[in-house]
Parts: sequence; C-alpha cells; structure tokens
Amino acid sequence: MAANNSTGGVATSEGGGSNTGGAESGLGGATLKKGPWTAAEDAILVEYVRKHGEGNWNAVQRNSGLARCGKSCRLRWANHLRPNLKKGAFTPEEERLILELHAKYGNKWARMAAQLPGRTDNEIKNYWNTRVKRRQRQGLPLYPHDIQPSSQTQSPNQTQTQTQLQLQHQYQSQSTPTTPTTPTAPTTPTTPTTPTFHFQSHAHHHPSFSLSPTPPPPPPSHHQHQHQQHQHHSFSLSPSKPQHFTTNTSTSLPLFDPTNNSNTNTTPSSFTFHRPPPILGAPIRFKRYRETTGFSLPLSPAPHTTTTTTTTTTNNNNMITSPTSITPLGQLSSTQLPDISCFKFPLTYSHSAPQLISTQLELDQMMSAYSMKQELPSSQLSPQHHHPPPPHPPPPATTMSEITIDTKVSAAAANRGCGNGLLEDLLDEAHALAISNQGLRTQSFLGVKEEKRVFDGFKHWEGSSTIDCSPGVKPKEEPGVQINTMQEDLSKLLNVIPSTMQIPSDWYSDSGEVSNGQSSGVTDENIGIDMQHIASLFPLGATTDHSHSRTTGSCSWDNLPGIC
DNA sequence: AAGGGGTCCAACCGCTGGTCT
DNA sequence: TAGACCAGCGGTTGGACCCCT
Repeated sequence: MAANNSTGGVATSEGGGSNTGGAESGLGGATLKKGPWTAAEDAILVEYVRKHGEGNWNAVQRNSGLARCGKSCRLRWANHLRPNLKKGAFTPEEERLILELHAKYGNKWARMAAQLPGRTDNEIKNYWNTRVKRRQRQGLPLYPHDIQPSSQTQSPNQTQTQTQLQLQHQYQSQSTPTTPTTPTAPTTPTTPTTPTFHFQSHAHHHPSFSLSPTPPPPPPSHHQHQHQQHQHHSFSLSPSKPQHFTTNTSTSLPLFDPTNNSNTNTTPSSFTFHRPPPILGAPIRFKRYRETTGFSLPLSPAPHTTTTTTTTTTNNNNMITSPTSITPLGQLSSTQLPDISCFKFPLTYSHSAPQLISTQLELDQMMSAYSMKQELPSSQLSPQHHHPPPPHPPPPATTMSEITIDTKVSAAAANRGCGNGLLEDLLDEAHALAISNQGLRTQSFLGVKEEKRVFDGFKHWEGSSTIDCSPGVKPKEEPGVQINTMQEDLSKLLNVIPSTMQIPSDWYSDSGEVSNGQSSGVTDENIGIDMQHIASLFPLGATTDHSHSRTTGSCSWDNLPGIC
C-alpha cells in the first residue's frame, strides 16, 4: 500500500500547523501523540485489546500508557488492527455491492461496512469518494443503470451525486447520443432535491444483499467466492444474459426510471444513460497498480503460501488458525519473497485464552523487528512495496472500432479482475464509443451482437484476468483460504520481520529507510518509551539469544516455542 | 527531468446519540 | 432532568505515489 507512507515526515513536526501528523496535544496534562502510528504503538494497542477487549478506548490511554486519545485508538483498531480485516483493492463483487448499498443507504459508511465483511467504513468511504470524483470528472453517472439510488437516506453528498445523476439523465434524455457535446463538470446544486428513487437489485448477484426480498444470505465467507464462480459480473453491457430484477424496494414515484426514459428502448438490459462522447478526448487511465495487500503491518495474507489450516475455530468472531506448513523461503518466487506474511507465527489468539509472549526469544524477535522498523509508521512496514507491473498495453489508438471497444473492455475486465473498479467506466466508454460509432442506428445502446461480443470479451478476460494482473499485484483471496485470521493478524503485529529473513544492514539505519527504498520520514520520538511499554507488557524470559532471530533461513516460525 | 493532476489512504476533527450519574 | 462521558459516524485533510505531459 503505497499510500501507507502518507503523512510520513509530518509525524515529528511538532506544532507544524497541521492538525494531522505528529502534533501532540495535551489532554489533561497528558501529551497525546498524533499522526501515523508506529508498530510499537500498534503492538501496545493490540496487546491492550487482547487483554481487555474492545471498548473503553479512553482507558487505553490511561492504562497502557499509549499516548493516543481513545478515539485514535478506536480508529486504529477498527481500521487496521482489528482481526479479519480484509485489505487490498475491492473485488468487483464488493464494488458492485458498494454501489448497491450506497444506492440504498447513502453515505452511511458504517452501515455499508457492516455488509462488507472485513471492510471498514473508512475504506468504503475513501473508495466512494474517489469514485465520485472520478465519475464527476468524466461526466459519468455514479450508478449503473440497474442501480437506482434510494431517496430514503440521502445525505448531502449523496444528494449532490444523485442530483448529478438526475441532471445527467435529464440531459441524456434531451440530447441525442451523437451530439458531441463536451461534458462539462456537472453542476452541483446546493439545494437538495427531494426526488424519490427506487432501487433495483439483481437478486442473483448478491444473494447476501439484504435489500432484496430473498432468502437469508449465506455466510459472508462463502459469499464472495460464490459470486466469483456463479455470478456474472453485473454491468451494463449484459443484455445477453437475463436480468432478474427484484421488486422495487421503494416504489413511490420513481423520478427517473430507466424504463421510463424518453428512450423507449431502454430496458433493464440496455443502457439507460447516454453519455455524450467526451470520452475519447479524456481517455480513462488505468488505475495504477498498487500493492493491494494494504495491511498496515507488513503481513497481509499470502495466497501463494502452502499454509494449510488445520484447526479453525471461532471465538468472538475471530478465526483462529494454526498453520501447519510454511513455504520455505527458497521456494518462494522473487515476488513472494518480500511478502513476509508467508511466515506464520504459531500462536493462537483468543480472548478467552489470551497468550503472552512468554519467552525471551519471542520478545527478542519482536524487539528485533521493532528495532529495525520502530521508527516507521506501522503502515510503512510492508516490505513488498512498489513492484510496478508492466503497464497494460494501451488500447490501440485506432478509430472507434469494435476492436477498440473490445480492447478497452478486455482491459477493463482485466483491471476489474484486479479490483480496480474502472470496469464500469470503461464499459461506459465502450458504450459511448459504440454509440458514437453506430450513431442512431442502434439508438442508445449497443446492438445485441456487439454487446454480446463485448460481454464475451469481458468474460474472456475475466477468466484470464488473474494472470494478466498478476505482476506486482497480489491476487485476491484464494478460494477456501481464510485470510486475516486473528492468528495471522497477530503474527503481523508481532513479526514485523521474520526471523528467517536476512536483515539488510541498512534496515537498522536511523534514517528510517526500509528495503523498499521508501523513506518513512517519520521518526518516533517516543519510541524509547514505546519500547519500554512493550517490554513492560511482556514478561521476559530468563535467557537471551539474539543469534536466533536473525539467522538466515535456519529458523522457521514452526520451530519457535509455542505460545500458550 | 520536472511539474501537475489524479489517486489512494491514514488519520484527524466535529458532531451525534446513547449511557451513566 | 441535566450534565458528563463515551463510542461511533461522517466529513475532511494532507502527504505519498503514480502517470502523463
């Protein structure tokens, strides 16, 4: 997660003027730290939560000595340290679900997050805001044609976006598709409109989606994968498959219903928005590839590992797994090597049966890790940054041919496979291209043949997208792989650097540089205190053997003393 | 190579609602 | 009942990174 380096360099700027980053604020005499969290702070917080459970966040600061306000602790825990967090780019299914949820709930991020297991409201919010900005700039509607926002929960932001949508529909209904009108930035009326929308949901797309009057959803863990396997990705270019709409959850006076569009050909299986073609003038850029592991600590799950889960129990919604095998370093590809999430720390985590780091070796490893990276914000600890994959070959700069469309759609599909979420944008473009190419002949939508071609192309790329997007991008969750278990999360926290990794000498430098070359620019002036806190948290063993922790490839986590 | 724009995301702030005293 | 406290939510900010020009 490249952006994890954000706010680096600010953390130590005391009184730098910015409210964020490094400033320290007094609260009742205590000095509260702001800015990026360090791994040491994370460890303290995790340990505290492990001992005392969630809640009572203000007590964290009081009892743990963590110089963070309760709110900050809660946020850190909720967004980064909490078990079972799913990091990385949103899957197409998740993106689709976000659309649907936003259509229903508006900017109720927490509510949306509740239906997206492993996702935080902050993530969703960021995603949505980015999407809003992007689509505003591109003059695209926020929602696919088959998702109509509900008026039930309109926040100001949503009001704005819905108003845009409405205006766009109005515009679309008044203009012909071939009108080469330059898309101006959508106006955002300040007076909220009070339209009544209705929502259409593809029940078969998201059986877990509570909107539709369908049977109760399957467990979330099943949900996503099943979607990947059984569900056509829902997007606008899908007339070749039947679209099953549930009944409208809000039936009163839909302000703009695709089926009521002035374009009488609009059906649920056809385009309902007709975007003027600025599209080519401002081609959509592929999102840059980013490391999608994203966990603030360097240990997101490694799908490539051969780790198997032998025991999986649920305790307070925390999955507890015990890895039984670990891919040796030598078997890892070069791209896997930096992913130290391959290393499983053989401890279990349970609120009911908390464990302590009980040996000096464990503590030493922990401290070694921190000593290497203690001055980094924990979010920067991932050693697997920045392996930019070769960019997608740009779409051939040819005329607006079907090939172009297919290329774009295919690329979109490939990108979609990476969870970049531009598929709809690209499909919109493809659609607009088709419109501009075919003019009124096809009225406002691709002919069935073309659409099927596009869709087939999409499906083709969908199937191969995992290969296409693989360089530098960690694949999504592997089916059946339970990620983000508590155990893994704890291992993430407690094993910033695996003992089996040769530690480059420069990791110890005070510059905060890590192997990925990124400069944290962040120093934790309180790191000494933090480490004392950590040390105070964990009882020390009697002996110390520092040679254990940094030998090369000779020490597997499996060989470590068990915890508990 | 440098600058600008876009994107991402962590973390802040202010506000709100619930609970407790 | 009022005030204090707390947890949570949504909006916003700001820095790093990436791509394009």
